[in-house]
Amino acid sequence: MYGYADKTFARQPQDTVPEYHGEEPSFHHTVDCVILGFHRTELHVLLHRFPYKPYKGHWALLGGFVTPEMSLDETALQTVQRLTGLDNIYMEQVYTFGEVRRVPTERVITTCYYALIRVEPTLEQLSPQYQATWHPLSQILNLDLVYDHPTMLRKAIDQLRLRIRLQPIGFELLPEKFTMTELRQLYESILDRPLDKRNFNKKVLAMNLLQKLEEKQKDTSKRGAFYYEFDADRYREYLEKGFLFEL
Amino acid sequence: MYGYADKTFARQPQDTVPEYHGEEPSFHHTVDCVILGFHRTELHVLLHRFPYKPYKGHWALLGGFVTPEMSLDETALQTVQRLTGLDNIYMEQVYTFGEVRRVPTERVITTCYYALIRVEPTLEQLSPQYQATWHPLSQILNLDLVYDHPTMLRKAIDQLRLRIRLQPIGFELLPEKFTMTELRQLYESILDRPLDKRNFNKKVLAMNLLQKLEEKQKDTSKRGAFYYEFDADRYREYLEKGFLFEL
DNA sequence: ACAAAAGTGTTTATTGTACACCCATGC
DNA sequence: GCATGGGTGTACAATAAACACTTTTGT
Repeated sequence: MYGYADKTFARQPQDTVPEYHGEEPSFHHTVDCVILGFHRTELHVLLHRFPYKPYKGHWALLGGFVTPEMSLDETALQTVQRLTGLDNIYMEQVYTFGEVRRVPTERVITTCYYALIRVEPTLEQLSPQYQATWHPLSQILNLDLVYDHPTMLRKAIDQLRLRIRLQPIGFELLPEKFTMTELRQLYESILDRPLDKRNFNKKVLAMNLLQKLEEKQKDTSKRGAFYYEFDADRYREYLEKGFLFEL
Repeated sequence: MYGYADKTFARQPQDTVPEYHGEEPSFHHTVDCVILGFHRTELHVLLHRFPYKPYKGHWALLGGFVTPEMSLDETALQTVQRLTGLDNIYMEQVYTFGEVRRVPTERVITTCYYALIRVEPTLEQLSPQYQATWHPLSQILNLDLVYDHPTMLRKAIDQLRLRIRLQPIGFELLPEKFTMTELRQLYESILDRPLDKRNFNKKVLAMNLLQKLEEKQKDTSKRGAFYYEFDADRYREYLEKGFLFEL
């Protein structure tokens, strides 16, 4: 029934070593990245046109093969770097997809990551060879993504939704200086529900992790809105004292 | 620097298909299982004696190789089944470990799962070939586990700690009939902090998901404690109405 | 002068937390 | 009759939620 079912590496104790697994089957392993950016009140995903039949031209997450000298994390980072040119990307592993026929043409095991990046500085610098463009999250369902990429995307967003409430990772999606309105809209977009302006500001500012700047943003209103900065050092201090970020 | 860095499957559009990845490197992939059981007020992990040098005799999580005809989930299930003889095991994927040198002797990518099982019915039935025994979670740190198994264990517990508060999975660790004291001790053990008896009962019972039975448990006290059952059907009903389990 | 977004506090409802005594029973 | 764990309610504190008007300034 299961050809290899009994070949657990724990099964038959023996003393011979190394390379004792040379006979075991092996698999192609790829990393697919849900690259997320926040643009004009909405969360966007960076997708590219899949270049291979039978899905040529369909939208897909960007991925890359794992190689012998790279870890999964490194592979993920490099995949995003190759496309965006960015260094210092915040990434997190989401899940590993290992169904036998998830890619019809062959067996591939794929680990999904999400990346949080700032859209603006990269908008014009995307490596043109990928034909990659940003898509608002709300319109992804119409796109007919490749393979199980819809499932990956869903899982990534679900995980982000949990994480963003307990860790200050939302700031990875905003420019260094941001307004309270931008921050709130970011959370509204990810949590997919409206948040009360006053309650939100109260809660965020009470954590005492934002530095209010003198400078005002004047793009979106005549009056202008104060910029704030996230104080990562202070966050680390607080962490050691047992502080818990929570929104 | 990176030998295969440019071989993203998204990189060079081309029309030839299938088997277009035949040239890519491939990897052994294993699944390691954090098998958890609740026994006498404490959470326990099922470990076995690692049979290979240079870690022969050390304690380790039980694992198994992925094979071409099995998904990751199936591999995990079967690994636990082989040891415990149990069917219908609740398992959940935790994380995939892909560091290049995490296993010194060769490159292996390993996906970690946790399994929640009921200890009692299996205590005497464990397949003897594995030399597996239960270890209280509180004493694991002294054991010098193999490879990165301590990291896996930590991640599994962390994930369980989050999940158990938002999903009714704790019941997988208890017999069908259990007392409120057992349930509370289970949560105390997993969350690693004492919980107020009255507040806990109030909150649990308010969800209206437990069926109180006539029968009493008389093992641990002279007075006896009422048994309860988790009502999975009612939980599914409530779920559809947007109900959220939370403890 | 008006349109458009920014800023600002108070009240109420909900939820969490702390806490102590009597009960039933087997020995 | 006493030791052991089971069962039960209330008061207070903390947190979350609801809610509307004034300010600034560019046009």
